[in-house]
Amino acid sequence: METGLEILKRSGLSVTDGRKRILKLFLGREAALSHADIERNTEAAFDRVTVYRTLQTFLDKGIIHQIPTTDNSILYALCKHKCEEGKHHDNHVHFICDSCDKTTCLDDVIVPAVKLPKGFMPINSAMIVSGICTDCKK
Amino acid sequence: METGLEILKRSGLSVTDGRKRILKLFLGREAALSHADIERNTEAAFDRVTVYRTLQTFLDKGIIHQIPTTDNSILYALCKHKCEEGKHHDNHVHFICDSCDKTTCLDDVIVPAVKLPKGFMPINSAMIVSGICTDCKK
DNA sequence: GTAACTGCAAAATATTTGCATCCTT
DNA sequence: AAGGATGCAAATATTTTGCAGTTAC
Repeated sequence: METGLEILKRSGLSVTDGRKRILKLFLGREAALSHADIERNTEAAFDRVTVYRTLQTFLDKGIIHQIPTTDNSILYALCKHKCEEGKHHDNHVHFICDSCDKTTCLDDVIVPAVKLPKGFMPINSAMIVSGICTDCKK
Repeated sequence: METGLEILKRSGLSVTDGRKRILKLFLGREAALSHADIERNTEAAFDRVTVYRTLQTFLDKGIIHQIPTTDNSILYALCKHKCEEGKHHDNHVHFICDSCDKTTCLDDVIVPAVKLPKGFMPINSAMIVSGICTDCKK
């Protein structure tokens, strides 16, 4: 498994304490994180602004991707397959648990192709499934 | 085609000028609307607060549904098939045009089922396809 | 007439920007 | 040493809430 340090290096980013800590959060968790999750992280609270800027940098470098949700929030998750800058390959399904609210990247479930009406040319697809996750089903 | 008046009546809502105007916007447009689209509507600007409250009411009554997008915004679109309160049947694919930014409900394209890993129980699915729409392809 | 809806003001939240300071390389 | 990253303050933008006045039924 790639470490935070390795991710920063291969992305050509300076290795700073904050970035390492935020990556550690992502690496140590199955579920996707919200801005708030990161801001009030256990070790020491991050400055709001730093979180905004760090997430933006990670997005730009293809380290993380955004997951759209129907409620105002946006979630972030690591790109498992290396993404080029700007171009994401996060064509996997995301699962949101209605019970515990955790969002999981189902990296092995790829978004199926659909047949669109005449005239629509697809480029990217995203799929979000909600329901009950493994942990909550027990 | 159902009129705004009819929609309000069957939903048990008071028929007010603002609600009729907002419904008219939805009915007269193929694409989904953002909060901002509605706020600065052509006839006369709505009060911000009224838009928030009206959209919330429509959501509660199952008149409209939200469409998640990867950029911070949320879009709203009419539910074509009658939705019960709280329970939406908007299981169709949404299409976002990368060129003109319009979001269209592909009402006839239903979200395909996917096989999830053991333990995950799906309840709802959403799918967003981005690319080039009919209008922009010309 | 009563309950529901709206608009205004203001509070609470969230996001962005500028700049001085500190840390990486 | 130089450029990038961070923290603080403050400017913007977004969303929510309270309340008084208005409108629908």
